[in-house]
Amino acid sequence: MANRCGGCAARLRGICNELAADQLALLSTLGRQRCLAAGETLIWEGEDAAVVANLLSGALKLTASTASGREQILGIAYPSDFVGPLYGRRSGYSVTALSDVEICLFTRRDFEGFARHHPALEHELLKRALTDLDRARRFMLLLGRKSAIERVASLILELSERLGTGGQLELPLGRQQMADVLGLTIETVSRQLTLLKSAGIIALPGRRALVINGRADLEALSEAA
Amino acid sequence: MANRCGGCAARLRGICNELAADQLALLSTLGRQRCLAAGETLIWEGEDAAVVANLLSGALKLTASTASGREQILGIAYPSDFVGPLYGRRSGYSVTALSDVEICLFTRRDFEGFARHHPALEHELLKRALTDLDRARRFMLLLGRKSAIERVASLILELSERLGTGGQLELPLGRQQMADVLGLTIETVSRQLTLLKSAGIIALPGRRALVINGRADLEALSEAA
DNA sequence: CGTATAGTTGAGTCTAGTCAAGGAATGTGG
DNA sequence: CCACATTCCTTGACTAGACTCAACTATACG
Repeated sequence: MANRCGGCAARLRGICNELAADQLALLSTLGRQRCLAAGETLIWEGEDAAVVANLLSGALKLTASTASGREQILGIAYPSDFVGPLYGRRSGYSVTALSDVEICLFTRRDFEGFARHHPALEHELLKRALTDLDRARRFMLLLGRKSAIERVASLILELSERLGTGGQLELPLGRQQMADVLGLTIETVSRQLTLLKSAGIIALPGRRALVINGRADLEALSEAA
Repeated sequence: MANRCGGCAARLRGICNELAADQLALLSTLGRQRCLAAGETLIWEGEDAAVVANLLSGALKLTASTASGREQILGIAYPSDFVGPLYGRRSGYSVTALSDVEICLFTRRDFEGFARHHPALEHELLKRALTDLDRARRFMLLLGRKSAIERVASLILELSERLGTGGQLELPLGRQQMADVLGLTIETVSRQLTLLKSAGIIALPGRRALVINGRADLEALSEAA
């Protein structure tokens, strides 16, 4: 079991990266790999979640809803990201698979016990929490103060950055999910994309494909008045 | 210098709570107390901040602005809260005093060096980062999906909770700042407060005073998920 | 090829923003 | 203590941007 993590896709970028071989072997006895189908929910909003996980492949969404059913996507997890409510807090959001995903699953109890005695791991978790917090706060500016066109332009740029595939994007989100990220409706997202396409700033060669032609224009739009 | 933190207002609730006496003595040689006048800015958005701080008294706001000058308050720091960009990140937001404040100031370099070798401190920082992240994400639901009246009702309830003074609130925020927290305009905030007052749900005995008469109504209006 | 799902477009409405004016509270100097 | 200025807050009239409802089109899939 010692080298069960050897071939793990997230090994080098994930939280386990900082662990020494013997510590990693111990952690690997606590976790187990699992798959989720697209749409399956791992953790429910408001529930006392018993598990945490490391994402190996695919993408997860973190969502919260109002009583009247309006949904807001609070964040998207990509491979090597860690999800789940550590240290005794109930989850304020649901975690749901956007695509088919593989995860490395731990019980919250086991993982917390392990982390508590491995400072290198907690240090890594802290860095990640701070990064996530930064990202969440930047998004608050978007949700509180940006217009529809600014939001859509910002999202395209952020996706481009996080997917790391340059100007050719394979969108991990459908239109409704883009709307749920941006705090807009599906119709508004569609209209703004059409505007950007008409202006020649982007191309939409397929339902889930997007090409950036005018990055400078997008950057200007993402911050304009 | 060993007991310089002995009389510190934030000692028991702050990050230093978990430190043993000798470690605390060491940390105290790195930090120094300072005061800020209301309106003074400690850290600027986009700047490579060299300092981090622990808030001892008063309140700080974390803000970001769009290119066109619209401001969004990303969070409010209360006594014993920790602020500042740890681990090599530029600050994505400004930190400004809402009232006169006292802080315990560290250079980022000193503090990071110390924390790196004191797991108990990093553990505490991690717990705080996770709490802040939760709060930021809950706020994203408000900013993305709630109506003006829902936002104002939610804010009143949250202030009531965090100030811990029951139904009698001494508001730490002016109307413009409430608007900047909620992603609204000052006029809209004023109108919603007037509506709540007319409905008898709240009273506004003074500019900075607010009394909750119908908490259940507020909760219904805030549509807590 | 037909159906189901996802996305686009259009018309009309409504909420919150904008612009403008007027009041109420706070502070200052005479 | 009062006139005055300043700042903060409220209210009103109008506008604009995003939402709603509805129809239509494109794409994926058996």
